[in-house]
Amino acid sequence: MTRHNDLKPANDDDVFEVGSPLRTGRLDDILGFHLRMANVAIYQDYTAAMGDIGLTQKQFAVLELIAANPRVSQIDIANQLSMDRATMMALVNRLESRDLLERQPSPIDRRRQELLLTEAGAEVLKQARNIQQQHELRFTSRFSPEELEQFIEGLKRVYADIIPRNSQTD
Amino acid sequence: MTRHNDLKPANDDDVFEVGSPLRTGRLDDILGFHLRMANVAIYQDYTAAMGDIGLTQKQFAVLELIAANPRVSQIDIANQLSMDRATMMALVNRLESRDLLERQPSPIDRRRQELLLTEAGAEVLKQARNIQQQHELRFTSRFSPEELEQFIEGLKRVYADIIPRNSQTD
DNA sequence: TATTGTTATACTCTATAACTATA
DNA sequence: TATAGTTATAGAGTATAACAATA
Repeated sequence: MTRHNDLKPANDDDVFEVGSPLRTGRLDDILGFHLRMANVAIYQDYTAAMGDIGLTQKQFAVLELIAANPRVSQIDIANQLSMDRATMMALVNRLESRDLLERQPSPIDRRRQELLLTEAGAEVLKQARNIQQQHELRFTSRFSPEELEQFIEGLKRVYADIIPRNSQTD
Repeated sequence: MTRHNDLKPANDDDVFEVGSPLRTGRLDDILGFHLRMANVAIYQDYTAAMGDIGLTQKQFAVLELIAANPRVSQIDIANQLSMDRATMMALVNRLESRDLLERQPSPIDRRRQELLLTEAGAEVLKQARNIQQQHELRFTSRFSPEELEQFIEGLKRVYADIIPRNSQTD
C-alpha cells in the first residue's frame, strides 16, 4: 500500500508523502512525456469502451479512412497514418479475416488492391462510432469549445510535418 | 505516386487533389485521433534521434523516475506510468540485462526489489537527456512559452484521472 | 527504376492469468 | 487476504529486409 521510499526529497517544491505519486523529476518538463501520458489515458478508456467490438484505435481509423475514401489503396492509408506498408498489411489482413473489408484488384493499376468496407464492416463501424462518441465525450467535456479548438490546433502543430513512411529508397 | 482515387468528393470543403492527403472524414473531429498522430510524430522523431543509444520513451521515463526516486519499486513506477506489473517486469529485465540498473532486495519489505541506476545507467541517462533535449526542441519551438504552458496543461487535463493498473483484484 | 503488395523475422508493448513469498 | 515480484502466453504494433509483379 505505502512505499518505503519516502526519503530524500529533491527540493522543497517536490517533497512527496506516503501514498502520493512519485516525483516525476525532469519528466515534468518534457512535452513528449505528457503527450504519451495523455495518449495512454485515452487509449485505456478507448480500449475498455470498445471491449465488445474489439477494434483498436488504428483499426478504427483505417475503417474510417476507407469509408471516407472508398477504393483507397493500402499504401495511401499507410502514408496518411504514417505507418509502414508491412504494418498496414498485417492490420488489413486482420480486418479482412474478420470480413470487415475486402480487397479488390485495381482495374487501372494492377499492382494495387482497392479496399472496400463490407456490409459487416459498415455495420461494425456504425456501432464503433457510437461507442467512440461516448468515449470521446469523457475527455472533450473537460474543455470549453474554444479551449478544445486551441488544444487540437496545438496537436496538429506537433504532427504538421509528419513523414510518409513508404516513399523513397526502401 | 498518384492515387487513382480522385473521385467522389464528400463535400465542397473536402475535395482532394491528386497527390494530396486523403480525406480524413470523421477522424478530423476526434480528439483521440489528433492526439495519436501527435504522439506518432514525436515517437518517430524520438526514435530516430535516440538511435545509437536505443532507449525507448518508456525506458527513458523509467530511468528518469529511478533517478528522481532512488530505491523505488517496480510497482510504484508501473503505477506512475499506468503500466501493468508484467510489462514493467519485462522492461526492467531489459534494462538490467544492459547493466543500466540493478535490483536490490528491500531490507524492510522482502517482497520488494529496490531499483537503482548503475554507473553505466547514470551515464547513458546523461547522454539520453542531451539527445532528448535536442529532439524536444524541434517540437516545443513551435509554441511560444505561454502557448506551450497552456498546451501542456491541456495534456495534463486529459490524463488527470489516469488509473493505476495494479491496485485491486488482479 | 520505382512502386505496391507481399512475406518473413525480430523486438517492444500490452493484457491476462497464475504461481510464490511475503506482509 | 492482499501485495510484489515473477513467469508464461497471446495479440498488436513497429522496423527492416527481401521478393514478385507491375508501372
